[in-house]
Amino acid sequence: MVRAARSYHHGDLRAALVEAGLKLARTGGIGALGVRELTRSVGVTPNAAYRHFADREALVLAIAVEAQDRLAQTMLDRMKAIRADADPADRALARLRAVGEGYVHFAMAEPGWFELAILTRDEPGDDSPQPTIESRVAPPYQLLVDALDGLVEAGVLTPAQRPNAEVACWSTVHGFADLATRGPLRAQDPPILDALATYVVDTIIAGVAAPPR
Amino acid sequence: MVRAARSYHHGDLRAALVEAGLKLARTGGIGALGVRELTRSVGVTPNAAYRHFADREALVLAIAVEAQDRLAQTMLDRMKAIRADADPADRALARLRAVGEGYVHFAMAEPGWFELAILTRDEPGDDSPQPTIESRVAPPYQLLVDALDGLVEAGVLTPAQRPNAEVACWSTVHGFADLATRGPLRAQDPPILDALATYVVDTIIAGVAAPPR
DNA sequence: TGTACATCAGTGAACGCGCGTTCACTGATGTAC
DNA sequence: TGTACATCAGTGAACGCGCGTTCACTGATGTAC
Repeated sequence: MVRAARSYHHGDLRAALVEAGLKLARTGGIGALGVRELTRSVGVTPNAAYRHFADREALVLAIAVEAQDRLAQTMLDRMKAIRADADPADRALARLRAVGEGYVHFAMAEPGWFELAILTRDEPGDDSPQPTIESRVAPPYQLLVDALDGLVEAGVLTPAQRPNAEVACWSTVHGFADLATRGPLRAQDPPILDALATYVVDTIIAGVAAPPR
Repeated sequence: MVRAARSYHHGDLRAALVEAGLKLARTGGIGALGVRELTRSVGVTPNAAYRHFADREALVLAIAVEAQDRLAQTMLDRMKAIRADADPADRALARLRAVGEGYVHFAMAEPGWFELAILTRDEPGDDSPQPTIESRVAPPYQLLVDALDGLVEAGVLTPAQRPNAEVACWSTVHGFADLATRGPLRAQDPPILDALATYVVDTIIAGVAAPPR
């Protein structure tokens, strides 16, 4: 890699651009991911990027996939703290909480990456109902689905309560994340936001598990 | 106004710009509100706008205030359909539902205006905790607060359940609105979205009213 | 093992674009006497 | 009622900017014989 760094050829420009993109997006969000800014930060001519990506959108998307994986990893990390000897219902609930709080805390800790992670492609002809970037199922979404399925298995949720539960949960954490990072709550102190995050996640879980009216 | 339309002086350019802004934003969102595009659509030179607004931000903000009022009006319209002879608890619940469903339906029916209505000023030195545009309390937010207070009055919520309830409700409807308009749900059919909207609003209300754990 | 050559990954310069904003100006309006 | 003049609300032209993208190119790499 030492050789690559010096040589006329970069070595792995594609990976370097993605890496630089994560660094830039961390501070400046998607807006910081210009072709020129990106290539500049890698020390390469703007058009060199077009060797590896069709256009700016493709480049941003590649970086977004990375950010999305980090969001999922944050959720998984939170799950590791769950005690294996707790009873199944509590563990299933803890996993769902890990997903929700992971989402919200990732957004607050890394708003730039979060903006990327929730990027949705804006094609006019997009008819896929799945939450996708480049037509993959988003790992964070998959974790949410799994956690909810786990709640049914553990008997916390009846099968009748299961349908659409992901939409309710996702809406709540997503909305809170947006309010807390870009919206009116963004000026609040972190400790207050943490407390609100916990409350909000608990509240939607209570709603999903509430007896049907 | 006929005279004004013909004359060198416009008549009321400020109002005309705001009106044109609503029209443009309805289709194109905030992105459609360029100084040039706006003045072009009114038939005036770009710099004429600077007679009435300090800069582009001030112009966009003036239009955003209008959009925000329309959102509040949508909520109020929904409240009008509530039967006055229902029992107080049901009426209070119906008012909260009107706020939540009004928010979500406004977003889906007028995504461009919605984008404006939820605009938050990005000043570095902003330390106001209130949801504001130009430091006014947003009317839609006020309606939410009032509806929740009404639930306590009607005995549906205990005073202990009241604090932070607006954050939970707001997060949920806001998140759903974002998923449904700009996010992965945006490709879904309207009837499905309507059903989901109802479910989601009912779920967060159930969560807020759930017995403490 | 050495050389010729095709392929690949970069360079350098330029393109057209539309943006927000500023300048010095001029035509229209309305008010004081 | 008529006129002089200050004020106001527009015009026209231009500014600098940074963007994504394309062009023809050249230096480096690696493979076939």
